[in-house]
Amino acid sequence: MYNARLSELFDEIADMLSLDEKSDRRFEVLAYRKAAMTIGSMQEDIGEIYKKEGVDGLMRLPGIGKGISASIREYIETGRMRKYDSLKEKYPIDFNAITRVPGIGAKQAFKLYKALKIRNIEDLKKAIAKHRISKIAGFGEKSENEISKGIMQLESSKGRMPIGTALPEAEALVKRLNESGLVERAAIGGSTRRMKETVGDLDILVTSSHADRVIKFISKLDEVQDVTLSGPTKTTVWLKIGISCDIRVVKDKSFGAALQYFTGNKDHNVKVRQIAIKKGYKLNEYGMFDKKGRNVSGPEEESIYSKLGMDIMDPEMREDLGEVELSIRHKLPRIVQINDIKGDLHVHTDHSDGYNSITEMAEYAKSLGRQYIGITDHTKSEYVAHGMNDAQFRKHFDDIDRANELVKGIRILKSAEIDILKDGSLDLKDSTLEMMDYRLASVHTSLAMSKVDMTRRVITAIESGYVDILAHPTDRIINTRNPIDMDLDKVFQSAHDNNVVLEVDGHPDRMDLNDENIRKAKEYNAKFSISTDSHRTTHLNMMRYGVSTAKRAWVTPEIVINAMDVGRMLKELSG
DNA sequence: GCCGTTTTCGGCCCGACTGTTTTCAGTCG
Repeated sequence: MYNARLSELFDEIADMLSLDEKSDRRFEVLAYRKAAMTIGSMQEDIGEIYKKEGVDGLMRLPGIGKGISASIREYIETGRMRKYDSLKEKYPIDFNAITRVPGIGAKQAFKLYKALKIRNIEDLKKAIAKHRISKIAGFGEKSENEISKGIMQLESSKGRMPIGTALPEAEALVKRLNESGLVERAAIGGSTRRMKETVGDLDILVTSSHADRVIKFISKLDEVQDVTLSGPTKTTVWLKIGISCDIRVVKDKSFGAALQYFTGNKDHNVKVRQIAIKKGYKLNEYGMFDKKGRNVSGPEEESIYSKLGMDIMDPEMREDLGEVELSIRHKLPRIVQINDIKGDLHVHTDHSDGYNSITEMAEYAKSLGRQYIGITDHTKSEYVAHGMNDAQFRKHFDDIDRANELVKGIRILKSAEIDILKDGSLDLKDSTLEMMDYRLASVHTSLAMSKVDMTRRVITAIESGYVDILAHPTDRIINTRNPIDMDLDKVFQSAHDNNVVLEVDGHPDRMDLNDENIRKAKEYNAKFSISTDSHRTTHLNMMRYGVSTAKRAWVTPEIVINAMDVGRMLKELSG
């Protein structure tokens, strides 16, 4: 896997080029930054792309042209990159680590090196201990303190936070702001609003005519551990849960422009702003202004897009993956919405490792407007999860029959989360499998198999004729466990050939398939089941994470089986 | 260095905040 390393190399090249005093190379710097971003955020291995499609394949990636693709090729072929090596001779600094400290960029890092030979975080810490930073020209007492604090925060944070933790925290902050009586509107922006599976920080937008009081109010919130910076319209705070939060205050008439500005990723925003320029406008977070400086946008986000002749798209789509162009041509797809979801096909109960009973899960699902749920308790190989054997499942199905009698207005379906064993066989007898309305299967054990073996294992299960849904196909746990090594192209092809649906497990620890893999599966005409993998009633609310993940991959409702009525859904599964 | 409804040269988004300046560069998103 070359992505992480190459992304770091290009970021460092950008850092080092920005130090060139003889010529202005800021656009070159920008180009390397963009390439680093592209490669760093890809999940597909760039080495594989090069192996399959050569330099042409590399040049199809956004921000990668002739020069950078040649450097990638050189690095993959030889393990070295001359451009990087020669720059590094001049600047022997660990820019990647040092510039991660808030307030230190390439230039400050170079100053630290020139003055005190600081090359890495360890050197920096030693210099702070001896109070030597504040003596350097361009630094002072305050910056030394800030750097010291920044290093501590860096070391205590666990990197990007899963959306399942970040979103509820952001929602709680918005609620507090709304209850403060100081704001007109408060909204979540940034990657949290785009529902990225992990977020680096929180962005919150507030409209108020008392910005100063809002900023002060925020600094005193229980959730806030420390104020990083604070100006008249913007503040950054470090939250106790271990993530930074930017809060921006604008006037209410700027709400739409500001929300638009703080939602799209960088590339999306740059493109929209370029369109504005072409049409003779200037777009910023305060509004869209014509040549005479008049604000031509309304108070809502939609007015920005409509004024530019574009259709507004859901936040999940605003990542410059073609949505801008389609929006101009009024050809945006109608992607799946939470209200399209009619059932949940991955639900555990206290019959295996869940917390609530069948009827409790059904009642709760009904209260959320679901028309059906599938009970998918574990099978016997999952003994830590109290998996059931064939005899126990037969009794379990009687219990489901009784629950269907008890709870009216929702259909409870018989299923199981069947273990795919090491050889690809399933963990229950065929006769038991035939008693189910549908069958969900997944890999839980022996995760360290070779790619060839794992691919064969999963495909064997898919071809058994007894699998309807492949649950959390890659088996990864965010920030904890890597995806299993498996040839996804082959698995997706086999799933399509055998009418097996792929799950989008919306549990925020899993998000599996993720957005990028869903996009890939769509190329194989996959169908999807968006589910919660619930283990207690309240987990059934996590459907929004799965739906947003599907939205990020532009999934339309026609290919989501649980957006169908129960009859049509079951028919679809039986092929 | 990249890119193209401004197509192979000439642009490349835009603004806030901070610290140490002595009028603004550096950093960040």
